[in-house]
Amino acid sequence: MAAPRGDGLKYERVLNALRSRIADGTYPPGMMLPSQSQLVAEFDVSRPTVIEALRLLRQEGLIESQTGRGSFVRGKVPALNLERAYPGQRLLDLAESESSAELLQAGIIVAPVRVTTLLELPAGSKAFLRQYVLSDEDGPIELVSAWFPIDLVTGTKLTSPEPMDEGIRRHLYGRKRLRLDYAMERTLARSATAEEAHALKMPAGAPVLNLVVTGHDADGKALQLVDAVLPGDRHELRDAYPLT
Amino acid sequence: MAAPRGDGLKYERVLNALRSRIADGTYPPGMMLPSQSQLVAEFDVSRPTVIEALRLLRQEGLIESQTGRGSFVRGKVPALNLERAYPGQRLLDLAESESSAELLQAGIIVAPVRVTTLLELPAGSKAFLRQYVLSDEDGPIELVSAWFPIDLVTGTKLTSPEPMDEGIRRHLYGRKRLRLDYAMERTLARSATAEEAHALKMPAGAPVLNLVVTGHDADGKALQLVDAVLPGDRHELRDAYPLT
DNA sequence: TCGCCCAACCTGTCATGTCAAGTTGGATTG
DNA sequence: CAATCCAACTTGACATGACAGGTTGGGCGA
Repeated sequence: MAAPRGDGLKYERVLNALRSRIADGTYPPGMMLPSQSQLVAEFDVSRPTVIEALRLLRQEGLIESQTGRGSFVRGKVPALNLERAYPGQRLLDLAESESSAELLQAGIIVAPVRVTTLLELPAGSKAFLRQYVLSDEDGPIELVSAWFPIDLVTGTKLTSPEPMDEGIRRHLYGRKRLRLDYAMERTLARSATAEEAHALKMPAGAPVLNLVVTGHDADGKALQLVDAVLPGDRHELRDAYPLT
Repeated sequence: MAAPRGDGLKYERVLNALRSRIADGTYPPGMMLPSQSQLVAEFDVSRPTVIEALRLLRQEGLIESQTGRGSFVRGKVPALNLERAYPGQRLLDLAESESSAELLQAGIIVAPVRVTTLLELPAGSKAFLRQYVLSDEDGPIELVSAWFPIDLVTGTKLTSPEPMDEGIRRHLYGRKRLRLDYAMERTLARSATAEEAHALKMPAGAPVLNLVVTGHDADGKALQLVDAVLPGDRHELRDAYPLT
């Protein structure tokens, strides 16, 4: 069921109302929430609907519940601005036509050792490369190389020199019923190669962030590799998480 | 309702059976689970009971479900290669005496702009710095600078030139009842400064990964900043996560 | 005044049933 | 061969109802 955002679903309406009351101090820490029966009456919904809203509040750490006793607001409200970063997923999902991508090349060439290793291809073998530059108003900001085993791209639009109008991941699913399950990222700092420096209009040897991401299916097989080169002076990766 | 352990509740019986089948390979990664209707028939329970068991499997990351499509076993879970990285937490928790740390300096000095900005101190003000180098058998691998507002370290062992025998976070809680709630990380690539190059025994200007981490309390206040400089040719940050 | 009992409340679990919306694959048509 | 349609499947959401077990506080008796 495709739900509208926010309050589309009844349990979300209850959830958001309770969240707001906790956040604004209407329900201060330690206070018992209205009982499930009271919430049923107040929101004119069924008890399982209220139970689902309360379960999500517990999951968010905002309240705690105890059979026979009630639900209570917890002492500390987690910082709402915590957001983990998924730069690899962003690369795997990039839709070229929705970005500033300028395609540099698309074709089958002998892949570097790192690519064949990570894609579990024989050393020295060829792979399919789709390479482009992303830019902003100040110039090139990212050089992206997407690598695939050759058999994976036959019958897809990836072989075309036209910009992709949808994300690669979505395209691979639509044409080949291939599903990526997880991503593995590797981040390192090194000097730009001459070719990279040229493509990114930066001094040769300048430091770059290099993100190498592999997209894997549920069996662990690497289906796709994306290599992003980011000028060091124009990029900073951000991440945030609760401490345990 | 106080439930017996394990299989006392009906949804737990379903949950544990499905967990076992996933763990022993009966349901390998990528395989679609029996539908909810099929599980209802197999376990002779109601559909909401099956739904609860599946919800818990999703919460554990073992399966993924999609309306209209089915529930599927996820790739290699739990696996070491599917583990999110917390390099900032590692830095905030570093116990010097349990690592290869060689303390370079500990004292109050005028802090760089970036430090005062992130610690919300007046520009040009002093802060407490504790700086050391980590090494392996091949030489220095990491230069770590831990910065604190001065009032935060008074009355702690941080002011001592002796190695800390416990993590800084634990120490701050023990002495000052200060609790770090979350971390924010910033990762960038740049060239090593002359000082850093010297401390890390690397060529001046060589590329480095620079991790800047702030530890915040529950109110969002930055209590501590750790700046780690990692030679680019000796470090690669790893991360992995399910794709959504 | 204290201890016990019990009613009244609470949350958790489970069932049956219905409706909504998404996905898939086969059939059909152009 | 590609596009469209639709039946049959799937999961998600919501309702009503019932029962189990925990907690609490008031009333009563010793």
